[in-house]
Amino acid sequence: MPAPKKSAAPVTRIEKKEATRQQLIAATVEVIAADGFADMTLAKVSQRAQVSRGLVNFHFTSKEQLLVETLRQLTEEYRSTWSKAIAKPSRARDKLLALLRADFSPKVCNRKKIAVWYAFWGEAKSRPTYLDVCAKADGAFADAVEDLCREVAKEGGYAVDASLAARGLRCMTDGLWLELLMAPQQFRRDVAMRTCLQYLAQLFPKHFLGSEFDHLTAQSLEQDGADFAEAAPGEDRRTESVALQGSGTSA
Amino acid sequence: MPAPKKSAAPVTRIEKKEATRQQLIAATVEVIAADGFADMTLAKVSQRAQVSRGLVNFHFTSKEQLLVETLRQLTEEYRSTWSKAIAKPSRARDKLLALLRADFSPKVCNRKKIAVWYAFWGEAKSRPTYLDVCAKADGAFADAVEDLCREVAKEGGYAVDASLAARGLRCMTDGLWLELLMAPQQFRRDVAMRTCLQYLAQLFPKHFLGSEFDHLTAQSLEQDGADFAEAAPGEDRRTESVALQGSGTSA
DNA sequence: ACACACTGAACAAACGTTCAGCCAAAATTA
DNA sequence: TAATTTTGGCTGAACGTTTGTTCAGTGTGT
Repeated sequence: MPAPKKSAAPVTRIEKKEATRQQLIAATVEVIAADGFADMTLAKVSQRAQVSRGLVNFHFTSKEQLLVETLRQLTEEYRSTWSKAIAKPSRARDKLLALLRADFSPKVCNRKKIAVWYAFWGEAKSRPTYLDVCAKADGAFADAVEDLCREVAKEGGYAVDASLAARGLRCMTDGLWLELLMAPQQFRRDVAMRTCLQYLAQLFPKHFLGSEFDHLTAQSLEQDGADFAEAAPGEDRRTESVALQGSGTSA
Repeated sequence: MPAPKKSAAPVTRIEKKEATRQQLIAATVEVIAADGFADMTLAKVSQRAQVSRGLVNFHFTSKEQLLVETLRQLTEEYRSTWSKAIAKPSRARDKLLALLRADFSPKVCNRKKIAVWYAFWGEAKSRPTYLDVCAKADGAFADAVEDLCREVAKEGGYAVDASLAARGLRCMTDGLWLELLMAPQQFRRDVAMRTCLQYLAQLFPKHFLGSEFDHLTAQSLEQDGADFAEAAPGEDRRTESVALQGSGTSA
């Protein structure tokens, strides 16, 4: 019986090369999160990736290029997460819910990755390349949210400015990310979710008010999300607060 | 006639010392906004402040200390801006409006300063000192917003979770700042204001829906805010979009 | 005459980048 | 298949530059 192709164990030379490349990008994220953008050095990256110092300039032509590729990977991961999330449900309302759930899922919304996001955003003004990379992704995301808001508004006959509503929702999630970054000990995933839901419930009461949200809107305090503030050792945590799982058919 | 004491022209040695200190902090903000956190060097700061290289280590013991003092100054400026803004009006509703107007005023909400904010936030995870400085300021601000929301809710008998509502509003403004940073050409001050107002209008309709907001809620497109996206040469722009001036007694 | 904000040359450390050499994997030949 | 050559990912020492920091000296306000 031949050994099954494990993605973790590259065989060919091209696979190995791509694996090291990814390793370097992962190490870059790690270093920026740990030491900040200013103290991120190629020495630290190569050390954390367990490769020689000169390898970074072999895979990427320069430090700047490594950073650009890291940002590109970050945006791509985010894009694929939300686009997969809204692909499953059929109703616009459920897509919006899935979008929020994805936005606060530990895979994307953990303190390590958010620190890296903010580091890049802080540098974006002085490095237009970062702006370009983000602009395209942000534009697609904004359009998706707006389309969903428009559809829900149309469905329920709400007199709501979809553009304004979508902008509000997007900004709210960005701000909640900041809260996880700056006040991790008091951040709770379900509170973040509830903050967005109360907004949606006011915009589209028929769609976002109901018994299925009782456990989010009524339930006041139940410490279960604080431990998500820090990224787990190794990789991100996959488990999620029970309050966020499923589509809400518990009651 | 003796020359009047101009704050810009220090006379005594102690005043001069404080003036150069402020000059260095201002130059630091300038450099971070222009070159980013990673490329901010003491050589650039001293050059922009038109002083010798070694002076930074004379006024501040180290580069790190200069950065901490710069962040402290930034938070203090922000704190004084919003606390002054809510001091004038008597009604909680008007305080909330003034708070928003202050939050989007060009003095505080311009791309240069916001870039610096995000640069610091991006570094906050790796430098706990930054977290401490921000935490106190953020806490006071959060309390103020929550108190105002609670008062309005009580006044109007709304069944609104003040904590949740306040958190939503704060996150929304933070997200809108990010929009100015990342998509400056399409950012408009009045749209930002309107985004928050529609949120407040849904939470507290009796307080934030009326003829006085018509020019904000109805008026669709009128390009007048895009030029605020970039900070003006010299210092910040003081002029404001007409849509944001006054308390809204136009109609 | 003293105090002290300020200068600018000098220093060691750390940075990004380069490159000649190495060796296992792939391609070629026998 | 076995032996040989070629390829290319990778190493790590070395280089020149830039960094934050120090400090003896300067000149002006007190």
